[in-house]
Amino acid sequence: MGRWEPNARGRLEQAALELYVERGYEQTPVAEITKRAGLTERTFFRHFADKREVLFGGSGRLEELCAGAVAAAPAAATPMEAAVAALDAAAGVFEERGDLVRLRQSVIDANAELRERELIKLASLSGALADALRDRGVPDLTARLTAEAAIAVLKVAFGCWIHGPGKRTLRQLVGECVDALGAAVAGEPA
Amino acid sequence: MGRWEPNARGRLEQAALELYVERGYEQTPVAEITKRAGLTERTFFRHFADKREVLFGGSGRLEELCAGAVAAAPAAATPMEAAVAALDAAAGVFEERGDLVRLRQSVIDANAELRERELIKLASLSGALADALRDRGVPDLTARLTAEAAIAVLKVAFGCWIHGPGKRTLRQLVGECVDALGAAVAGEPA
DNA sequence: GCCGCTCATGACAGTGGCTGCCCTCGCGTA
DNA sequence: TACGCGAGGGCAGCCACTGTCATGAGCGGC
Repeated sequence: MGRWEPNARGRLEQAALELYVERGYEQTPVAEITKRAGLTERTFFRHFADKREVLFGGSGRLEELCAGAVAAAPAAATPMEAAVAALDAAAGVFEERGDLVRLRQSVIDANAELRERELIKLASLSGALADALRDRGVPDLTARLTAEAAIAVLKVAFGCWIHGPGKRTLRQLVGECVDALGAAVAGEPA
Repeated sequence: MGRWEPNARGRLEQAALELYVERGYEQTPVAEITKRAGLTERTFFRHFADKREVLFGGSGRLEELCAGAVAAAPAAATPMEAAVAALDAAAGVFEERGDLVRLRQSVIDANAELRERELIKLASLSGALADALRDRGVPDLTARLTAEAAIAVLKVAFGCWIHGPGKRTLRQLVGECVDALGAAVAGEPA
């Protein structure tokens, strides 16, 4: 037993999500979060760069997971196939924690600042994917475009998964979006 | 001659860009901008929702331009062709004001908050493109994916145009990126 | 068994982004 | 002439975030 309760960071994350759900992000001062977590405001900002970041603690691990999936794809896989392997890995993580993901997303969708933060996390993920593709010897332009296309698929598939009727799994939706993107880019008429 | 100098909004935009270039975004308090523009802080926030927004005044017009280009594309054009027409229109605007665009982009690239704001403007543009495509009768999923793909192309082509050797026009780069994206999504090996 | 180091947290003051509220005053209009 | 409108000013205040110093449990070294 230490001088303080353990897992301060985790307590802050949980208290923040709870309060953002209960009152909304904007109506929740950081002081409220730290009060619920039994800590001080100063400590919050030692663990998280800002009030938004507390919702995005897992983004680093997600990047690593996706980059690992690209690296682990068969040598014969095309760049797009390797990127889709990363999306499948990410989809698995989301589906495991479906309820938490939906709760978190409802908070993000309700606030513009949080949507901004989500977009920069996706952009960072796109960069990580592009790096991993380059490590496979994919040329720079192809790597960047493939990564951006993969993120586009993830955005759209994730949106369908969250807001749609919920009959299909996220992995299935990713597959459908990849096909639909292929058809659209190949110039199929509407 | 009114009670005040005319074009307060424009003066604020110009003063802000100048100061962001001279000292950097973070080192420029809003009070400095308003001092240079001969106004008060309160007035700044009447014209712009926040300190970032002053750099993004043109985004609304860009959306309208792109949506108009999609609407104006030939009826026989595929969704992707209509979206590329929008990118060409946008590229034309950027190329007209090349120096200003580069200056502005150097400020944005230097600051994470501004990059976030840029991303949400691009996401908003993607939404406007998707709406315009739906108005052409394009199915929802195809519209969203086509719009996201177009934004991906714009991001990559714009990056090449800004940071590259500068021999090719932005329109040429857009064309090359569209082709490269087509090849990547079609599953060409690296 | 004490010494001193580390390191997570507390305490507190300060900066600056942003807002609400009320005031000012030139202008167009009845 | 009177009146309202609208752009801007003034001011108090909230809150996100930071710099700085203090505190005190755990812990290895001796």
